[in-house]
Amino acid sequence: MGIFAAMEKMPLFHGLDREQIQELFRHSGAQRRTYTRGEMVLRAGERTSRLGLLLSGSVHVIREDFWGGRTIVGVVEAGDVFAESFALAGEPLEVSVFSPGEAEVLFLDAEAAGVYSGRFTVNLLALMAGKNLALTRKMGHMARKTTREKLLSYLSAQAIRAGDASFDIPLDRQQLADFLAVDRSAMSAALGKLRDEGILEFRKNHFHLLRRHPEEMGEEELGC
Amino acid sequence: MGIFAAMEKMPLFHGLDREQIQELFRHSGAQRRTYTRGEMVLRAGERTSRLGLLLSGSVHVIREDFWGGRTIVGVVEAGDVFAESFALAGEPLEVSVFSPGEAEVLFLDAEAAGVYSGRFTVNLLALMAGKNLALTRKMGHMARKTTREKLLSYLSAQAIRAGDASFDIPLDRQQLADFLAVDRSAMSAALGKLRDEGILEFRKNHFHLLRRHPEEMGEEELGC
DNA sequence: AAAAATCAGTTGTTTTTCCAACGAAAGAGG
DNA sequence: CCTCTTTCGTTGGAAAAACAACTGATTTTT
Repeated sequence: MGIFAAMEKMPLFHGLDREQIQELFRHSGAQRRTYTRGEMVLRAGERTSRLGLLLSGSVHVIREDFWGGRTIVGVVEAGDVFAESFALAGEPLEVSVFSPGEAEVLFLDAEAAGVYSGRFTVNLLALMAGKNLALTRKMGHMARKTTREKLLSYLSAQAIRAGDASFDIPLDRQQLADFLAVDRSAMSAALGKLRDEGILEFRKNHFHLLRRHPEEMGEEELGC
Repeated sequence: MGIFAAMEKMPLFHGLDREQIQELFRHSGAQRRTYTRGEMVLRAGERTSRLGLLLSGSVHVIREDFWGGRTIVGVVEAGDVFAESFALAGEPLEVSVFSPGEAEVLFLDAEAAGVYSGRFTVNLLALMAGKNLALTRKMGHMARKTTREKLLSYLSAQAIRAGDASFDIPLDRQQLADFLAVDRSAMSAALGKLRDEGILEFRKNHFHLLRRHPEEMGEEELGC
């Protein structure tokens, strides 16, 4: 039973020892299942009150549109939680979860687990809060209309986070383009232009924002 | 003390009676404060372990970029909760909260409150899960590159939600354009084109998706 | 009922992005 | 040292979006 050792390190079980985790499982209808290549873990439209915890392997979260087209909206790695928002909001699943290979999933009822461990609930809250923040941040960047503005929004946020006009970013160009949902080459051009205009310096993943040009960003007036 | 009547109806306090709410406040360091026109409720960079519950009035959530430009990222109405993600994730605030008029805010420590009422925590989880879902859905639409694809993504999701190819949407054109972060007139043109191509029918806020043209959407292959 | 305001569609122009292809630079491995 | 590969910047043409301005229709106000 090596899985408990791994679990103690998962954010979801922070502060809980092996004993408490086992106790939790016993009382919260925890269920373990393995999946093989091509199996569906959860289907869109179903309702579930249990969240999924991926113990090993990886699964894909996919969304199907009105005409049957499929898109991968996320890849879940070992240790990650999935379907928790649907379970907790009590909404039917809007995505399906698909196992492209071998995978091992633990399902557990959040509410029941919470009753047995306040700590678990707090961990879950923190986890969801983190996801929420990431989504909100990304949204702030993506909501801008031009590639240039998306870049400035992203880089500005990174600078503020770093507390320094000089900072590194954890994404290469292609990943950044994907993250902002823009074309890589267009983004590259926009970066070059920003550099030419003296707003920005960069080399590889290191960026430096310059303090000039305060009139650059879209400063929406706050109607007092 | 008419505020308790209103609170009993807030999602955050569902299932709790007046007694329990008062009990909760007594033990969770609840603090009430009023703000006047122009006051800052919370400042970016601060840390807080308490979430804000707006009792009356409205406040603006604003984000400041590297150069000092400000953008309104959200308007909080009475009954809404704010700053909860930062409080629960333990991250410093990335936004400021500003009171454009009279407002009354109740601050409360989620963790402490949770200890006194498991129900409160479950409500909070449901609330955050709902926000999360809304964000994820919106992201799915905004991540598409063209206005046409954003529209199809949004409308497809609405049709699936309604369980019917015929459905109403709760937004007018300008609101929809803002929601998808596109230009209204360009969106209008895209809608017209979709209608001409027989993919879509609509009148006012009523839409009808047609089953043909399965090759329309961006069907990304799932590399099984 | 008339006037005003709001909303949605259209058009024309400018700007920006997308796409595909190319080439230079940097890195990995033999 | 050389080749193979990946990454990144650049370019040019086609497509799309942004923007501004206008019209007609509908709704609200007076």
